[in-house]
Amino acid sequence: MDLVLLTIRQGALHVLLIRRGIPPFTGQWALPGGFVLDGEGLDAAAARELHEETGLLPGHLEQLATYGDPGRDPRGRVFAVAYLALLPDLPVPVAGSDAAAASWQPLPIAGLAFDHDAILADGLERARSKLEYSPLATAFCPPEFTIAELREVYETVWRTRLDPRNFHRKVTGAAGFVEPTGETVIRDRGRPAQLFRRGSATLLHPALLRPGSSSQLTPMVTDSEDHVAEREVTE
Amino acid sequence: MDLVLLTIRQGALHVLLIRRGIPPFTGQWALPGGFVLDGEGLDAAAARELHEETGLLPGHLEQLATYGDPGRDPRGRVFAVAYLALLPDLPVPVAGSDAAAASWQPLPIAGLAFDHDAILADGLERARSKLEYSPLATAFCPPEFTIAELREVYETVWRTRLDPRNFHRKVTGAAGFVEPTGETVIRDRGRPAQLFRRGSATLLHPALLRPGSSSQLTPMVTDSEDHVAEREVTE
DNA sequence: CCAAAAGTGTTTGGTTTACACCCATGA
DNA sequence: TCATGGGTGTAAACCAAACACTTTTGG
Repeated sequence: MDLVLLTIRQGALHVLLIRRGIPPFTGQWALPGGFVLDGEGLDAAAARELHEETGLLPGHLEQLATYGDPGRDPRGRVFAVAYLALLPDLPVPVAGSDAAAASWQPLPIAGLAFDHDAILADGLERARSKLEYSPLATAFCPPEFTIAELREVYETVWRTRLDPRNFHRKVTGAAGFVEPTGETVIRDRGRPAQLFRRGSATLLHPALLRPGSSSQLTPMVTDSEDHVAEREVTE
Repeated sequence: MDLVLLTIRQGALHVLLIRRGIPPFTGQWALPGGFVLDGEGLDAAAARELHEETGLLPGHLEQLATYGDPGRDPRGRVFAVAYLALLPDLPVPVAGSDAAAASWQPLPIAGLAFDHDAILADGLERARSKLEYSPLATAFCPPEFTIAELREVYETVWRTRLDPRNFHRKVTGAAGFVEPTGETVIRDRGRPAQLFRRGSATLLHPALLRPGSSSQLTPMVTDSEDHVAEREVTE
């Protein structure tokens, strides 16, 4: 059982890694993991491991895939069921119980033990694509958040820039994605932002698609900000 | 290792099942499966099992999920990695090597051994959703096929009726989905249809979405065929 | 000629993008 | 007041559903 635990800290995607204290791959970074106990289901085992490593209850936890190629573990044939979890930023990195050290590492990262580079890559791609058609991005956020904070999640995970104005409309327009709390906050300078919490939807409609996945014609103007009046709006 | 092998026969979706010859669940239907051999990867084991059961090479084969809830096997804790394959209609159902009997069963079906009802349901849902954004429907077709035959695949898997005219345009308009062979055939009565083969795309763009997933307003007219002139086209 | 299936064209309406523009606050 | 971020309005382009209509065969 291996866990891909992702969070966003300081505007960058991080993954929880442990430094191995025993062979093989002693001293190398690896995904946290453990074993399934007697009488425990796979999902339950993943949730327990997650709690042991981070002290958190799973906001979102899903099975990723199972890895069992010969040679992935030098000790012999070992199968690993990988799980993916998306977590809000944590107060403390918390060290695992049995690991030499545990810490959040910014992505991209490579050189992990076993086939964990590949597992991490699969987890990342799964997270990226799930943001498109599920309201999962809220799992990275605290219980109450602003639209700009939610947009930062998308921009960080997709490594893209999104138009704040269109993003706002799409998110608030997708039924059940977010619900306003009625309160506002000032995060930085500027006009106060409304606070939202997760809605009840499990699927987004319409979906938010990653830019670049569509076949676009070249736009006439390539600037990224309003700067010149292109046209007078007569109203 | 369990296999969800789907095909379309006589306009209905079928799954390959074996009748168990040994306990537990003797005499009940179950998904075909087997064990991973030494030095064999998971994907390779699934491909080998598929070949043993059907004599076919995998057109499309992908890992579905891993099942390991306690109690799924009365003999004790057993983990099963499930694979999903979509196959063209086969000449012979072919009996498995070690199974008492193997045969294609039309869906829906229930009462399978172990947790195979749930595995089959997961496989079906995966197949349904993959038809939306991948050109996988062609895996159900022979090497050359007509657009109407491809549409039948979608209609069968989605249990929906699709507009033949819009479907034709969407399929031939999605880059790399299908390529015309240049030949035509007459399948039934009516105008001859062009033959196509799979294209090189791995992702559909734009995607074909299942009807009903979107939030639709009530249409003004509920008839299914052209029958009355609604409006004169002045041109 | 008629029925039936294949395939094209058109209209309508929703979605996306690219912006202009207004709003509310701290400095 | 100005800079800054929050949020709404709008037009062009694109996409999808509904359906009229043409083409090409068999009976």
